[in-house]
Amino acid sequence: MKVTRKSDYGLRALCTLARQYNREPVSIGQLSAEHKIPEPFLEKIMQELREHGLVEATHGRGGGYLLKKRPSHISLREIVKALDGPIALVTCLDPALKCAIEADCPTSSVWEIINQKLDEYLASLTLGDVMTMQQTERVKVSS
Amino acid sequence: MKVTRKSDYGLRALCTLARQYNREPVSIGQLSAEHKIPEPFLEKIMQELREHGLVEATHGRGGGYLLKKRPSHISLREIVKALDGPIALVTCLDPALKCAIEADCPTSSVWEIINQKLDEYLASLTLGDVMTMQQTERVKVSS
DNA sequence: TGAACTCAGAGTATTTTACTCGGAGTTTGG
DNA sequence: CCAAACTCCGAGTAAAATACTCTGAGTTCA
Repeated sequence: MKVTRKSDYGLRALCTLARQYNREPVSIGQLSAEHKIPEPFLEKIMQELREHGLVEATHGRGGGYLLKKRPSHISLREIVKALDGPIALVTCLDPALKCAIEADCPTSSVWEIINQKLDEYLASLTLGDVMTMQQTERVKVSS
Repeated sequence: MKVTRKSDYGLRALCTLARQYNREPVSIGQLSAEHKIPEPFLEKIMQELREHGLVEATHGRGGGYLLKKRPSHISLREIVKALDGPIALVTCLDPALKCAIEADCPTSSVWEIINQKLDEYLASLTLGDVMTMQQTERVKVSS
């Protein structure tokens, strides 16, 4: 019942890109330094995010990554799905359709429902929301 | 973002025990046969469920497991927590308190909120609910 | 041209999950 | 009272997923 580090790291990096939205591209080096993420690992992560159309990269000197959409148009669901694959709480649900273990599986219905709830909830939260949460958190701490 | 097989298997077994509530104890052999779960593995699972007070065992010939509480008093949260440990979507949340990576972590708030939502939702569903879902599912299929 | 970037694919290390094994203790029917 | 049918407990192993690394190549720009 865990989100992988990939999603965790990925979200952190995307937060920085959200802050820099409509500004200069941000390089892997900068991102990994800011969030203390191993560089080559983050490189992979950013590549996957690009392949899924969440960010775009500019090559060469001065290059780096930029968000491809507005922060409020990028849902956590997209991010997690891009990095961890489709959300499937139980292995049985993954190739979808029918349970491979039991014909009349007593549990598939519940897992399915929970899975859907989670999916919906992740879809309802955006990078924009994450940013504002961080803001209010900061206010709370400093006050 | 997965529930382990332990929780999956465990829930299946508990369904059988719920059906047999207030009847004869059910042995590992029966349970593993019904749900096609490897016997020694299920044994471990049942032990953990017992240690967490969800089932009780009677020893010796004719022995086996019984639910310790009414099905409607056993939440999915308890079950998953017993078998997969406390629900912590992100590793950072596990030892709780502060993020080990960043002081001013931009993402901890969201994960925490999602985590809590999931936790609440699992707490709201009981073994009893699972049983009735299975019933209605069966009706749907046969009609 | 070379420094600062990303790209792509293969490879490795670590951790977690899934599962096994062996021996000991308990209960009950014959 | 003994053997069969159970659970208990602790340690151990196999397989799969995760978390990373490495290398060499292509791109852009000062």
